[in-house]
Amino acid sequence: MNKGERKFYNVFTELQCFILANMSRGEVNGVTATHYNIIEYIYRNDKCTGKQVAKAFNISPPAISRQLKFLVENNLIEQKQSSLDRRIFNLSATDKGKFIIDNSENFRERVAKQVSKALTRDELDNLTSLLGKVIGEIVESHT
Amino acid sequence: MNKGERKFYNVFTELQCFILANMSRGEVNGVTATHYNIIEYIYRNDKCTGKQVAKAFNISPPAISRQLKFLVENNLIEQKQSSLDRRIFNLSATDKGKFIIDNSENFRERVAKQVSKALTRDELDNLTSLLGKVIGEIVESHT
DNA sequence: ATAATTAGTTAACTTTGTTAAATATTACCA
DNA sequence: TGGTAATATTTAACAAAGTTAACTAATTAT
Repeated sequence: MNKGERKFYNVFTELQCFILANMSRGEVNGVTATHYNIIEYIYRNDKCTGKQVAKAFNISPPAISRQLKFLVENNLIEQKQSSLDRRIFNLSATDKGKFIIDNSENFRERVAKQVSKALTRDELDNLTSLLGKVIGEIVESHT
Repeated sequence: MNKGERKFYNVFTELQCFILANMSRGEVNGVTATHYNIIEYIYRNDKCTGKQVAKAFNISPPAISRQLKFLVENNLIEQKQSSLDRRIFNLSATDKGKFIIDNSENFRERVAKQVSKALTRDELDNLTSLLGKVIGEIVESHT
């Protein structure tokens, strides 16, 4: 690794640690990160099925089944059996579920705001574009 | 959020997803990410104690105790009772443990290399500096 | 010398993932 | 039309890794 790579490597490690530390097993609004992500998915994909959720999160149907059970019991999502195909249960976020998602967007928006406070507008655009290139390159080489 | 912030927000989400997806519960060299991190810590902090490891990873002593047991049984680390204070066990990485860490550095180096391939030298320095500012700002506001 | 503290372990429990098997429904075809 | 195959979901049994509470052994302090 040359000097530039080494510097990036170190910064990237910091970023990675920061992200992991802030997404670890903890809960906000009485909901874990996993719960949150499932609710968000269902919110964004109204009337989706358990199968779809399992695929989206790359976890097994039984694991999703238990999570959905929890979310229904806690009034965060609703399950409604499809009349067209009674094997299928269409999922929707409840008002309570939607509120948590909407509310939590604020955190991420705050982060974006903080970032824009730390950088000039040009720097921010620059960073976004650079990260975009980086992500494109990495994701591409991993698939 | 203004337009620049929105763009950054989206890129950051991608980055977050990428990092999480590539650090999820999987194993490399027969060792999970948690095992890996503990071995690495012990490698970098030779003769450290279980207590120190627990503190470093912010998990409870019993949890560390079980992990250390596994790592010793799999010949990845060694525990040697201190002669100065027999409550204490000094930890060291075995050759096997060290090999795994050294070897895995390669992955991160490859990522750094890929990044440097996707960007010009100037862009890379630019990105590193921008990310550094960003991380500094965020970490500061969270502590 | 005895009481308090410290490092580490054991036991019991929780969460969240897994695979295998069961259930119910739908699709296909001879 | 009826029987077989496929699909969506759930249940059951298990594993990994975290937790707290209680325990042991060693050290420190009064």
